Amino acid sequence: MKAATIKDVAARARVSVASVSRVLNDQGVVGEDTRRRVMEAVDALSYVPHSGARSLITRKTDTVGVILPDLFGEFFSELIRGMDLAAREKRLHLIVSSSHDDAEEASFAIKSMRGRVDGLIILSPHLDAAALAASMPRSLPVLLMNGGARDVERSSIIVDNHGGAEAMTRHLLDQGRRRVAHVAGPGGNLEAEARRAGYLAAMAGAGIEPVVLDGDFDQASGYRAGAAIAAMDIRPDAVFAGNDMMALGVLLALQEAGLRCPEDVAVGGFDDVPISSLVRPTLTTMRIDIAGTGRRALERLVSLIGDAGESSPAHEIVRPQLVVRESSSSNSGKGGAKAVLAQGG
Amino acid sequence: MKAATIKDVAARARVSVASVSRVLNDQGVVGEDTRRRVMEAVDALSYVPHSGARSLITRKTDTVGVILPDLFGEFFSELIRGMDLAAREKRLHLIVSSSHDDAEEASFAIKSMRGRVDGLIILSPHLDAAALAASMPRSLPVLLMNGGARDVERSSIIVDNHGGAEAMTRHLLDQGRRRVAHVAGPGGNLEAEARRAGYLAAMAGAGIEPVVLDGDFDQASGYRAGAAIAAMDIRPDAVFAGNDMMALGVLLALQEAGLRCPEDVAVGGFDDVPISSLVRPTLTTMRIDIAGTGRRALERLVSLIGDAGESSPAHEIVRPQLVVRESSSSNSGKGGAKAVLAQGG
DNA sequence: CTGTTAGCGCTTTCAG
DNA sequence: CTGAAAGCGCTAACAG
Repeated sequence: MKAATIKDVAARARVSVASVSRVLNDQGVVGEDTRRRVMEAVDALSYVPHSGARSLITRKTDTVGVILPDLFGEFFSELIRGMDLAAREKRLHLIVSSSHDDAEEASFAIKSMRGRVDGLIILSPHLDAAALAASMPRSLPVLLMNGGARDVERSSIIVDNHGGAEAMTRHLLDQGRRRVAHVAGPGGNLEAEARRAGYLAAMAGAGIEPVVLDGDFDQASGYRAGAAIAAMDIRPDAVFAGNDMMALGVLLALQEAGLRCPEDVAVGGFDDVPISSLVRPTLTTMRIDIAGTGRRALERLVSLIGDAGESSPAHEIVRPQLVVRESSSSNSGKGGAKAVLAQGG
Repeated sequence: MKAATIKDVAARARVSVASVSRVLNDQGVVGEDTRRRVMEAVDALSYVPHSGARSLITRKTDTVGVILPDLFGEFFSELIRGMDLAAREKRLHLIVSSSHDDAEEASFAIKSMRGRVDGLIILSPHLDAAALAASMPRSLPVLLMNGGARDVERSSIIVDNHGGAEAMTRHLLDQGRRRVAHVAGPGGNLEAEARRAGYLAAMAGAGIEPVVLDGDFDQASGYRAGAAIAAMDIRPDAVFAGNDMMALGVLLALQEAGLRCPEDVAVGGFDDVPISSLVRPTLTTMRIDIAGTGRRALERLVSLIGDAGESSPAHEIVRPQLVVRESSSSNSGKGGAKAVLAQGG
């Protein structure tokens, strides 16, 4: 027993399918009697319109796709949450697709979205703009959140990773720290590279020799880096981790090694994921309003879909904001903790 | 300039649309020459089949929908991650829809999925089974992850919340704690209620007066409860929070109040979200393999979709497992921390 | 105000 | 081996 179609409804209501369609989308004018009969039939059959069929002719799916590199960790879930919130307000569906590390997989995913979505938000920090552009029909509205999208013929929202990293590094230096180490994100990741470059620039500006350890944005790699740092002959007195999850790992490793933070080693992260204000010491970081950025991305995509054709692509820049918490502040007393809790809780 | 259709390809290749279709799905037999011509046309036009149109006739969308109450916190993001992983392996798309607190919204969301998905995973701890059943055509495969779905005519995966809560409460009692308080989840949430009931059962079993504080599964409510507990005349010496996020809040509030955990107050949570092994003290909890459960849910849905008709609905039960960490262990020394780190990092 | 009639882009008999 | 034609369920002119 299959689901009822518009024909079944029409038959039962003894009207034409056109009338049913009209009632359901209240379009045109419909007689009082017709309308009633249709409604009766609709819920007698508990009819629900087939959105696939509808979108074939209306040429809209009321769905947007999100292509993510990964779904791990708080960053992406916050981002999706923001998008979902905005999507819900606009009565749009969200189709998510993740784990696209390489260009090949990503462009396959993009292709397979054709006919399913009205537009795409693409987040692929590993991909260069050229590879992306290749796999996308010009007709599909796309919003890029790709570190390297600055100069591409597509609208984008990009985080000022370089500037943020510089700011964090300078903050650490301003606290009187000299040997500021950096735990870098994965090679080939444009965001990671921008952050590393920002760090290097700030260190160069201060005339201090940089120290870079490898990481991959995961907590475990931060832990390893932290352990390595704790064991160094000339131990750094501050660490700027490429993101909060790694900063967390550093924090734990330091603690394990019997080092105090911030007294012995100050630590700074990047992103301001929710957990950052829930650990002790609370984590100094460069705040990105992650959910807000996700929401914004969806809203911009919607307007791209709206003016179907050609307003020239706009590139929006999100500037992360320094949030000083216990892990880097000289006077990390009770007050600091209180302030953070008020915000985190 | 619109995207190319199968007709355009056929025209350019000078064959019929039927042949194009055959080549693309390699079905039937196609002449070598035809195949080549089609392929050429396909990538000359960079043609991508319109999946919406295809699914109209094949009656499958290769997409599954996920209805969630919320997207906040680590629990749901882990769950989605697991589903996404499984979906990707099976080359399925995932369409997520959240923020369905009330039955009305949820059933609207369910309806609007018709024609978009081949099946649905529904997670709605607020909804009773009856309301759900009403809004679902029998023909749509559905997997319920709903605390109250035990007896409904649909397949389900449910967590043994009652048993888990009992186990945790008993664990706390076994540590020699007597005044074990419970921070409950939101009223009307079936999972929350089962956990509360499990707690009450265990306390009754031990012949100890229960103490229940209100919460809503958010970290902030845990914080408030923790503060309240710290201020009690006869202060509890253990707290079982209804989930990890609230347990975290309790931990922070206790710490704020100058109380030590576990020495003064032991704390236990529920879920084992990733963060639980990253806070200090590390959090004792009832572990659910969240991502694994999500994956399992998707896989079961797929098999439901597979045997289109009627294998009778199966109800799978996930039994949470006690994970003892620092927040409740009597000897919370260096060793404990190490063990946890090895696992968390 | 309502019904008839084309399709949307694709797959799939059924003939050739 | 290939093409013509009939729809999948729905909407949108266009007549009545």
